[in-house]
Amino acid sequence: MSERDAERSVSQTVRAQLALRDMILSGRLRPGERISELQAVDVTGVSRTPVRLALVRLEDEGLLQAIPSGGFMVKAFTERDILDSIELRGTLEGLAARFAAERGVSARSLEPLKECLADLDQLVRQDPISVEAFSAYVTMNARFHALLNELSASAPLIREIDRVSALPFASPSAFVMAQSALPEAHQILLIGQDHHRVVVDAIENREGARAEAVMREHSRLAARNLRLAIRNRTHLDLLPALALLKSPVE
Amino acid sequence: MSERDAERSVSQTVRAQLALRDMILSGRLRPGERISELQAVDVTGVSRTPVRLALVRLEDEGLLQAIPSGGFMVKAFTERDILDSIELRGTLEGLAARFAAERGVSARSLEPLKECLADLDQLVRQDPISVEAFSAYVTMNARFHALLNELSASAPLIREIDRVSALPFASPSAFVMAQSALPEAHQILLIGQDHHRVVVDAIENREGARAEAVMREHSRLAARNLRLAIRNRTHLDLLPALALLKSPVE
DNA sequence: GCCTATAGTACTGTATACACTCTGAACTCA
DNA sequence: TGAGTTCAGAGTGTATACAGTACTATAGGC
Repeated sequence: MSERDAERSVSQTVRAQLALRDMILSGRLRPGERISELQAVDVTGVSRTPVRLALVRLEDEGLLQAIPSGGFMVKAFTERDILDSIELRGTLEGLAARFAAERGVSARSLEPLKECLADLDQLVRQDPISVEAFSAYVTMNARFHALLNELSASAPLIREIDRVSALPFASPSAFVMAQSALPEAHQILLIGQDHHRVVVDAIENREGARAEAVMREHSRLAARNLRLAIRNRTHLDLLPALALLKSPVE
Repeated sequence: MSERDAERSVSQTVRAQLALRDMILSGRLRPGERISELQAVDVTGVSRTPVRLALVRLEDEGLLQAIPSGGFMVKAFTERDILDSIELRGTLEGLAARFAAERGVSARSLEPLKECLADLDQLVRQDPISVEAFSAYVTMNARFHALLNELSASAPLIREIDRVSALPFASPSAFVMAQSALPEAHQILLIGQDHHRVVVDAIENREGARAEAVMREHSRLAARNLRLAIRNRTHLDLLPALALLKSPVE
């Protein structure tokens, strides 16, 4: 499919949504700033109808906030909001792991997860870890978490996890790239990978409480990375999510 | 404000949303059935633009499902989906209670909760409990849960709890009315009220794990009520949420 | 000098028209 | 008889025009 076909096949609504999301995350639209529909029309080049739908979608994605008198503004988050969102994701992923462990999963459905685990092992084994390896880790890590959540076999739960993870600072890989600049990088990656290994083991042995606890703890690595990155002021440009902070750190 | 003014002050979008939601929950639109925009225009009496917005809102409320080729259909739920949604709500409310307990709340902010607790006590003390008392209990119970969640002081968490509770079968009061027809009614109510008492006590004493555990268990009363109501086939008309079940129980 | 009222402007809410796509059925050809 | 193709219909995606409302700035009065 050519690029022009691809452009044509995507609806105007989606195009507007992507453009606006990008503007928000890149910080071109500041937290608290109102987004006028006409302004959005100018920026995206599509008409008001799809722009409106895009704004509604971004609202329930959590990036925008409805103004009582009408219209939308860019949502502002506190550091606490971000940490809570991470804890929230950890809690939900913990529930997913517990469901998988308690209800039991077939050896067959555990296979892709174990393969993913092995791939991650290979990446983590490098020392020092190249930037490309970090990038590959982000992809693989997302895959691991997705597979894990699916093992819960619970559509409502998966739906909520996806929703929470859609926030740019709450996804499992949100701070991995920022972490790449830290001296503790390798160690943190090894710990995270051990969590992965433990949760698979717990699910296999139907240890629900253990599976849940380790996934909760796993998410707290992200919180730790966030704090380290902010404190060290390292590679803040790798963290577009921080553009949403009420009082910017830079 | 007169009724006509009230009708005028509500936007067409909201009116369409209410009308469509009512049709879904009352079972006039069956699970899996496609909702055409023009059909919705006929039913609601508003034009396509607000109808579309209403459909999008109902989709992310979880009542509708997008069809890949365009448009929406009524979502179908399994009994497992419903039970998982209840467990999900319990987990989130548990997290809220833990946050409140660990972070500490002022005696002042605990007051409204204790008043609510006392009001509920008075309702539960009756034996037998009148239908009016059951109805009052539903209102008071919703208030108690709302106050409790607010104590977490976590906007992202409250947002998700509200979202999950918006599903008609996942709200804290979803099955209370159905329960009113059961012989075990009074006993279940007493147990639930004891949970309320325990969680307040746990928060006051900053016992995070205890607060979390009791709220999780609390939600399982709803699951128990659901199973009882379905098994006994009692007052299924009081449970509009069951219209969303894939294979209806009646 | 400050507060209030009014007019203008900008923006959202809604309706509708048009274009394109997808689906289903009927007809034709092998 | 079956499969493929074409045509009709319905339905969604998009653009735009119009109406109503909220905000702002300016001018006048206290």
